[in-house]
Amino acid sequence: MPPRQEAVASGGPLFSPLYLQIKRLIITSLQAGEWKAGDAIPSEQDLAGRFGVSQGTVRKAIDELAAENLLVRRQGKGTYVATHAEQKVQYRFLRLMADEGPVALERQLLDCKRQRAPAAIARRLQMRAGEPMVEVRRLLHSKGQPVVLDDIWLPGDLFKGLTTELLNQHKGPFYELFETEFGVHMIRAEEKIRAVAADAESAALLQLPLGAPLLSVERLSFTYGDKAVELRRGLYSTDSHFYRNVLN
Amino acid sequence: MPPRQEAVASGGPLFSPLYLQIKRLIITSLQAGEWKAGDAIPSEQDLAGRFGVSQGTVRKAIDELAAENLLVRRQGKGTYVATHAEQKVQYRFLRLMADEGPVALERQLLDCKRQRAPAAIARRLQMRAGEPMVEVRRLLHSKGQPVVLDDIWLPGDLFKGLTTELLNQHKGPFYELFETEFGVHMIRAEEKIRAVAADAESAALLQLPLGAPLLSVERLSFTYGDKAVELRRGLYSTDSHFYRNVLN
DNA sequence: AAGTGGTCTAGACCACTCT
DNA sequence: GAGTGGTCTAGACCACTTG
Repeated sequence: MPPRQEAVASGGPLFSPLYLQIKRLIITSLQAGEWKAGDAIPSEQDLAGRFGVSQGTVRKAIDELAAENLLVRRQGKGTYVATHAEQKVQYRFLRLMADEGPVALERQLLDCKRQRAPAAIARRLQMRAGEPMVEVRRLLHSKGQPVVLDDIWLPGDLFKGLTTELLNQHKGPFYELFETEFGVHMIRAEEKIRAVAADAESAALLQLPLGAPLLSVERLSFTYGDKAVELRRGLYSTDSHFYRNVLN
Repeated sequence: MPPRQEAVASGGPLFSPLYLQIKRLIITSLQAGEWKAGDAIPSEQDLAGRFGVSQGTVRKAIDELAAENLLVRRQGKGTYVATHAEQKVQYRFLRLMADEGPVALERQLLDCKRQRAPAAIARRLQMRAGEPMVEVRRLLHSKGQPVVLDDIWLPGDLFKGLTTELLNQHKGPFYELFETEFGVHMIRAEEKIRAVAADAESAALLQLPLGAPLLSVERLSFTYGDKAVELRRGLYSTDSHFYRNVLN
């Protein structure tokens, strides 16, 4: 006897299948931190019992969450909360490729300071101008050559203890640190890509001539519930690297 | 009594579930042109009967094909072969967005001529240098301003009757024409994106100063069976437009 | 051997489209 | 009302991992 469709307020969605409701409940648990990044969630049988539905229904919910990269299935072991910390998928959101050979990037932190939110930045993050933020600037090097200049803006209230020291002593990707230290999980992002000419500062840092063409990659990252929590602008030198995209 | 796993040659895949075998069979039918772009394929029940499996197994095969945009499901109506001709998804592979308002593009054909394949182009398309090809050049305009300069290379043997007249009298996207006139169906593409400086010719055509930064989008398009059938290099002016990408 | 995810089936019923 | 895809169930068995 499965839970049946409840009456809905007029104007709302007319029909929501059970598995989507289960999916919602799982996302809510993820959002609440009931299972942390890298943890195994309960087995499909357990969840089916907890929610009072069949295993097949839980399975379909998890299928969608796995397709969206919120969960990772491992046959014979269990289902795990996706993380940016795994060796296999480091830099999950970075689409940069090298013309030859693999990309091995070293990080160089330039700056990390607390700032008041400029209006343009605040708007994209659904914040008010003047609210406290953290701005991080850094370089990524490949084989000793600077390739990416990043300018990262984060809401100050979510990243209270973020300091230069913390960033420097951490080895993996920023997004791993954000998960472990601040419980902020980046699950989705949108990028706007343009070609721009290098200004004096960018040119100097990337060791390119003034006016050299650069890829400008503006990334807005979201956590659970479609909440924007990071605005990042990267300038990519594309002499020996490129941005790779796959279309279906 | 479902068909069971057959013995496999050593070194081959050790296990291929039924639904993947069904998926293969459906792709084969698509490739053979048994169902044309826009057509409905047989119902799940029909296919289940034809292949001697349950509806659920056919369903899972179709699920994957729909996720890969090879098929489109329409509840209550049937399952259809995806096409580039539909109004709703015109320019399926074009990630260009306008800063404000929707993108409405007009096409201007510059050139269409038969050429021998240059070595660099031939290699990407798994052809030999000197083989016959068609080169098409065109501009896309938005509100009267040139925005995209495309240089398109196609294998000559697949596009025998492709002429300037045919391209000019056709109204929709090129990929629609390729489907209806040549039976070539683009199902997937890979793009390499760089920032470059406009050379004299590009600058003139896009009405920009010499050396203006442009987005260089090199697209390799594939048809069924991972066969590369188009190499396209687009130069995008990103003053009032941008390339949009979504990361999961 | 036990536990997990993965496959497959058969059947019932629901939501949607068209006639 | 007939036909299609969409949901849900219950049960059996397979593939994989770990103790």
